[in-house]
Amino acid sequence: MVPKKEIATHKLTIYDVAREANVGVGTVSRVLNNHPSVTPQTRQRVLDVAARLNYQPHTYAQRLAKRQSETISAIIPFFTNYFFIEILQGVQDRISQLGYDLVLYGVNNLDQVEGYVSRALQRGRVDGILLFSMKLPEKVILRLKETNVPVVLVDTISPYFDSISVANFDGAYAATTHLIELGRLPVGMVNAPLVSTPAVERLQGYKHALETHGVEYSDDLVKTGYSTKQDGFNREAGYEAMVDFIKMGENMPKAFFISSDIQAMGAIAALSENELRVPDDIAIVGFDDIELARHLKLTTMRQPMYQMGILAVDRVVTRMSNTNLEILHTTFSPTLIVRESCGALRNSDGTREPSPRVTPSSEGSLR
Amino acid sequence: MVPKKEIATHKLTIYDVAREANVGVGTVSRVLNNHPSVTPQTRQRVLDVAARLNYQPHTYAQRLAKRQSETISAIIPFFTNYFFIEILQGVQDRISQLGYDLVLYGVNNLDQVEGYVSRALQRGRVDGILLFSMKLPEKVILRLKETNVPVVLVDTISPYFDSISVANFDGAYAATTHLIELGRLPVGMVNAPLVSTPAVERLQGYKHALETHGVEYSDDLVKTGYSTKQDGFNREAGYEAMVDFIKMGENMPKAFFISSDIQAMGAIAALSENELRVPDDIAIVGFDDIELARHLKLTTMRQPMYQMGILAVDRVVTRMSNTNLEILHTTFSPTLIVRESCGALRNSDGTREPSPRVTPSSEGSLR
DNA sequence: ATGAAAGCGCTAACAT
DNA sequence: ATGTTAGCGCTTTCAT
Repeated sequence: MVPKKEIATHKLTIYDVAREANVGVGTVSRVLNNHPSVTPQTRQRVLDVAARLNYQPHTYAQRLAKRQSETISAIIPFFTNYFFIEILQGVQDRISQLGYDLVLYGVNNLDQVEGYVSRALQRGRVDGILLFSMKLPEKVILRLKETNVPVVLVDTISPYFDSISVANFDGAYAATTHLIELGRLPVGMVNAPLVSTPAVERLQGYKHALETHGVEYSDDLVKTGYSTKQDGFNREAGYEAMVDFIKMGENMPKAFFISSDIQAMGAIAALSENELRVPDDIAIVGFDDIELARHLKLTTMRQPMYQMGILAVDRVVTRMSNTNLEILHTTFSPTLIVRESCGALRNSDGTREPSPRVTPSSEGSLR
Repeated sequence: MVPKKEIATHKLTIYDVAREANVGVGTVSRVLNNHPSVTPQTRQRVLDVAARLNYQPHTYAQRLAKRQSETISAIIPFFTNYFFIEILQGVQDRISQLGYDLVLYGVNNLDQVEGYVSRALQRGRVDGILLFSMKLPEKVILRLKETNVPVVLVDTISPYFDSISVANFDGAYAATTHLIELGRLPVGMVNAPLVSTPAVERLQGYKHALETHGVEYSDDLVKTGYSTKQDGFNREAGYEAMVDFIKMGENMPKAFFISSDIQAMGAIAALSENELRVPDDIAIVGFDDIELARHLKLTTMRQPMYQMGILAVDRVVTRMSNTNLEILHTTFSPTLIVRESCGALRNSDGTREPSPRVTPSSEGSLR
């Protein structure tokens, strides 16, 4: 019998494969699902037939019968925030590696969250949910909780769910300390409004650094912009805050810890419009290490975004198989990446002034 | 009978609703699918019961029975390219509006494309595929073609599929013309290697502009970087190309059309490292209008990315219901956005030098 | 180890 | 207009 290669016609089911291989559908299913109790011979025969017929299981029939969706959905703020996009890469890569599907819900407006959560929660639709950095309405939390679908939070924290985040306090502390040790006093801070946890924690870390090093704190050392989108972590807000600082004239701080790279970008723009040079006149350390930071030669606290994405997926997958795990909060320590904006580098060939506590930069090591 | 609110327990099917409402499952299904032939009274009764029981249809059972997936997948280059991210926003928004699911496949490496295509092509998995800007191996094209799943290409073109793209030739022509009319001669071009269609077309547009305006062309007016990731549309490549130009010394062009904003960013960095000021010494016009362009005050050719995303979705959806449509190529005309890098603006308050053919900038009008 | 049969939860064709 | 029933294509007992 000449094994003729069939064209992948429309409806080719497990029954066709079974008939062609002279076995029952059960066996075919077992083979396809790597069930142990199939003899190597039949297994091979079935596999051959399946290949010859170019058989493909129907995704949704499988999902229905198995009662699991093999998909994870990510609900992520989408107002072009590079920070999330980089995490998303890790998420996507890992999800694919594991053979799951990623269904993406992009939130442009907080009102959308509830709708997306409802959708994700629809019977059987997803096996797990990744929720990025959003303060959830109580109502939503309740729904999430009662449905029992695994949820992991990224870049936020809540007592009810697993979370992956970064040690904001430590990061702010390290950044500020770096500036202090460089002798760039006084060091101010550009922060986001205290509506988000990261903003609060970073402020505390900043203050603690001042305290520890015997530097006096004063309220006009910290400013926030007015633009509130993205919780104030946006370029305009950074610009606005720096403009305010510049109005202080002589009394303006000589260095700044800025709570996100994107705000730092705005701040630097404000500085340069006022003929203030970075790092000559003003030293700056940012937070996040988005790709842009490299372009701007910005010294910053790196959040391992890609890794965070990977981990978030791993965690949600773990929770899928083990219900009733303890709630786990994973925290990454940000790393100080020294580039030019802080003035620690003597010159562009990379020579660095001696400076304790500085973790060496390691460009591009993540990917 | 007291209508007691049930907790959404695990398995609540259409049968439960039917029983509780004293109708058959068919009727329930009809109600849920807005089938006309149901009396308003029964409809209401069913709806009430469904609501009280907090019934949710099982996604995959529906998809299996209906034989359609209500999902669209997007296969998109994922090496942090802001251009695609902005299109993706349009895609995501529209897909959600239409009640579909977006499953995202991010390609970091061209080798992954085939795997993702196979996955998307799996029986029943998706109703349509959006393919972003990738030169597809012949083999992949064939598979896509024979399965008959609607495909639309974004930012590339192929005779076999619908596509959404931008008039590269026209854009390059307009950008170059703008520079010529500003009198910034000679005007050079930073291009990407001619492996991608956009690079080829933009070069042609550039040359045509020179020709039309009686400016002589010469090969050393156009350079390309060495970094090849993202087909050469990356920051490093822009930097490298500009470094090469700078080596020309006095003979270096006084203005550049640069084939993407991200390259322009690198080019500007190279310039500033060499004490060359933009736009005072060198005028620049980019291409794309990614969010960054605004930050850089870059004059550029805007591609309506968000709109392109919307349109791509609409097209693929249209094709789902109407098989055998003619293949359609939709082309957007890019718009010149005048900011500061071309030197056309006299001062920062927005006063503009008279300059024909300039479409007025309209920041942020898209969203 | 394998086949037969009973679901999985829904839709749609067919009666009435 | 509505109830009944036969699929949709697969997995998973339950026999053997």
